[in-house]
Amino acid sequence: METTGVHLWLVLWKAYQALLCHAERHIHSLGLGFSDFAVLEVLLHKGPAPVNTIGQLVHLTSGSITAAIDRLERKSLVARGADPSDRRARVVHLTEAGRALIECAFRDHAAAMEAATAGLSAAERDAAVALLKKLGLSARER
Amino acid sequence: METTGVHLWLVLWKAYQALLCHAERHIHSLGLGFSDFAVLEVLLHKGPAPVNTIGQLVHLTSGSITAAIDRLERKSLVARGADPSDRRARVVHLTEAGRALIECAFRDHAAAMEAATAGLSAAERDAAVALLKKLGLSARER
DNA sequence: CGGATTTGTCTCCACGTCAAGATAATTGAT
DNA sequence: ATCAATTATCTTGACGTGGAGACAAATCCG
Repeated sequence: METTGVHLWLVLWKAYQALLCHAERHIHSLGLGFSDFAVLEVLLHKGPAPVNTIGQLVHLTSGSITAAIDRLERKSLVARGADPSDRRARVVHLTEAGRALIECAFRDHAAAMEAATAGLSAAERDAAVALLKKLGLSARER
Repeated sequence: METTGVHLWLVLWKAYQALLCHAERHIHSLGLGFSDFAVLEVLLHKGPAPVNTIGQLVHLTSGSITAAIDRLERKSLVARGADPSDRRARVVHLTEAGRALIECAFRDHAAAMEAATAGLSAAERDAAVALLKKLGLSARER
């Protein structure tokens, strides 16, 4: 079954789109964009962090991450604070409302992803994860 | 190895990003956007088609596909013609320049994707394709 | 110490995208 | 035959994103 690189790429792209569609639909129903959700998720699991650190984690440029934090701050889901050790830096942290929202949203999100990936057995998932990790890492190296 | 749905989703996302990065870098070096490349690729492999048919194939809404065709037409890579059987429809076809560009670009693109996926053996690719197809299809069904 | 470089953030602008609505042509139903 | 619904495309307005550049603070080095 001569699988070409493009073919693999195409299939990967389609699978990604299919799952993304699930994720986005769910996230949109909360009045959030995909990036904003990712930012909140980072803050939930890694704790408060300076603006650009978050930007790197969720793959946003400085301009984009500023806009994202602005949106979230306008909705009172996060707040910017001063960094005692670096007066340039602005440390972003979740507000009470933000924490409540993302905790709930992440639980739902996990459930949605569970359902979306239910087409694969446990063993198949493990195999897929192993292959995708290998593929992702090797691609990133070049 | 209890692989959760979110975990699989995350790994898939990263692998996708890694390959996308390769693809985009290459495509950008031709002065094209990702969508524009996809449009040209469809025209090359499926032949002339009406605007919205192309839009569906590359997952663009009517507004986006119009803008994409406008861009490509401005660069004289495609041209809009009349559909003899339906006066509403505008049939898009490649120009000589467009055909030359996409034929060359697609060859390069295939090579780039080949290199990007070289981390996996032939057998691993086959396995990955099978799993991703299954995952993509089952996710799409829900 | 003092000047050059780096780092962190923000502003401004251009671009691609989408959703909703407008227009025109086609198809379907009575 | 005619009116309604559908189809194909385009337009408009809003939004998210990236890139370039501005500015201040921190760091490095002679």
